[in-house]
Amino acid sequence: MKFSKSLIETLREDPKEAESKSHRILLRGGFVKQLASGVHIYLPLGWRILMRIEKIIREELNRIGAQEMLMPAMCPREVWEKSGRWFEYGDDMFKFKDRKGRDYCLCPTHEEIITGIARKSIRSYRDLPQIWYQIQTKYRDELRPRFGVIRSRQFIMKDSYSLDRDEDGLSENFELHKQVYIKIFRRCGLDFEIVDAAGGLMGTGQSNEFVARVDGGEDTIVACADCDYRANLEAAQGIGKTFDFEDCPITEVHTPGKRSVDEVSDFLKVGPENFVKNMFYTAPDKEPILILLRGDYDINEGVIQSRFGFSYKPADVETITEYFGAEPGFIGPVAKGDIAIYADDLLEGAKGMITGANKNDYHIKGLNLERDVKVREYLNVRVVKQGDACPKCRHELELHNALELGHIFKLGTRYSKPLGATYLNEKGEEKPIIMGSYGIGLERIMACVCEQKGDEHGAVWPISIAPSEVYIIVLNPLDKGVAGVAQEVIQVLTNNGFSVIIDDRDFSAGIKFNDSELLGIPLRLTIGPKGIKNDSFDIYLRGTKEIVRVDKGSILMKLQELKDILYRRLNGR
RNA sequence: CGGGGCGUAGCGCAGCGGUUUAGCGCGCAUGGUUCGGGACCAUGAGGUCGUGGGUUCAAAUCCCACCGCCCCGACCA
Repeated sequence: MKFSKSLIETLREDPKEAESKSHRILLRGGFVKQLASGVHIYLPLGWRILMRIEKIIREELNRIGAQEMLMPAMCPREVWEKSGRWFEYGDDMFKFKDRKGRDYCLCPTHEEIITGIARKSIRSYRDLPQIWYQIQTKYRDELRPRFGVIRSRQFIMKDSYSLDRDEDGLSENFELHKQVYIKIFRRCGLDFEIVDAAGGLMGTGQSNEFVARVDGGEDTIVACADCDYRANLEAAQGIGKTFDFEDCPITEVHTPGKRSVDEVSDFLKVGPENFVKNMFYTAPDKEPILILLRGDYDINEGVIQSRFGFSYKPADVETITEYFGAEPGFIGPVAKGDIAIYADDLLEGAKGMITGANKNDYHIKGLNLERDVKVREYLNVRVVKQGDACPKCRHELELHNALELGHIFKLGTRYSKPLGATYLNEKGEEKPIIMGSYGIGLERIMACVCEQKGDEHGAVWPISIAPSEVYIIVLNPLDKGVAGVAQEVIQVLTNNGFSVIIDDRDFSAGIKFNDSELLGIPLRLTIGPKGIKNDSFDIYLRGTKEIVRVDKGSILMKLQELKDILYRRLNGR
């Protein structure tokens, strides 16, 4: 591939919209271009990377007998209504009408469609197990796309689905996918780890996330400083400290205009751990619930939604005022036994607490949960914070920024039951198919490599996914002698299976060297008058910045050797 | 949706207390000199100043509305 004839556009300056490292590298190297917020064009070089990632994924999945197929990106509403996700997904789903006025969506994922196929095609236990997958574009109308391709509204995902007759089969397929994912990410040259995760909208069974610790991530993971406990923030369980405040009768305190825990805590000179926060959630057609949480913690809405339902949202000001006779900031649980009250388990047995008085501009002191509040149930609804103790070993937990690369879920019967995907077992009984779903974001692999391997000069692609293996700089390409040698060497390399980018542009050397760094091709060969004269050619390794000198006759052998070494480095980790 | 920032040539930016040819650097085109880490000279092409409305003799510049993009937050398989 000749640079001079290709759609490769490197940018000399950082595009102003790019803040994160991966975004900057991908834009500057001309790998991607932004069309709209969260919508990207994959230019030839970026697309080559994605195609190579696809190939690795295919190879590994085919190896475990997964069958590739392609499902449509658009889907009628009814399919999504049966699972309840037409509403659960809400505005995150792109929805539109066809000319007849029928509702459609652009699929954010494909559990419903897969389950529909299973329903029609799987009859007997003899048809199971199955693994089906596709590599296809997904659409999600994210509230805030960011970090370039990392959180975008249209992205390419490999999604696979396992169908089994029982939990054991599911566990096997789940484990199989875990192993396959490890291989895939290793082959792509990534450093990653596996953490416990919350299923969220997908379902509530076991789920694991594959994450990479990078600054430009949108995920937070919790890791124990001492043992192997790893979880993402939504799933993490931490052990919080408990405090023993003095038990005393309830008294009112005047707290004019002080609503938030911070404000009241400042005003009364009492730490936030002495407060009980009141979070009121409502859902259409369901009873409202009041969640009590200690003042020094945040609520984990994922728990609310998975425990009580996705339709639960924080109540608005009017609703709160109506139920409590006070404005948000002053509401409290006392004498509110008619409302369903749930409390975070850190509050069990808490006394001497401060909370709202259900009277504007007043709080109460001396709240004793056991004595004063009808708590229906204590549960862990708080988000872990730095310094909480590890649930496994009690050492300190740390929070890290991370990027989610893949996610594997045990769905169980979450979709097969509502959509009626069943099979007949040996006894002729009708049973729901036990399902799993497994996703990988392709662009995220590409972006993550930039985050982890890229440097101040640009991208550093692992040889396995690089848009090309060798970058050939031809210096003084209009010189007949140079052009001749270049032609000869290129011929030899391409005949021997190398993919090369030939920088044949009639530019000064610096531009070409700098572009070669920016594009991050793992091996670089320089062909110029000097090298030809001395029969000494430079081969440069982008990753390690080593330079190897060889004579013309050894170029092919040396490059083959270096290529092997680079592949071995990738696999031998 | 809340807070902040930005929209002027392909890219990065200046001009913005009103004045008629809207600039600079890079890139692009042509010719020439160069040629192992972002060369030089000359000539040239390229602009609905985000959109709409208003104020004014006169608007990139002042006012209003809208749109788009980025960042922080809320949210997020």
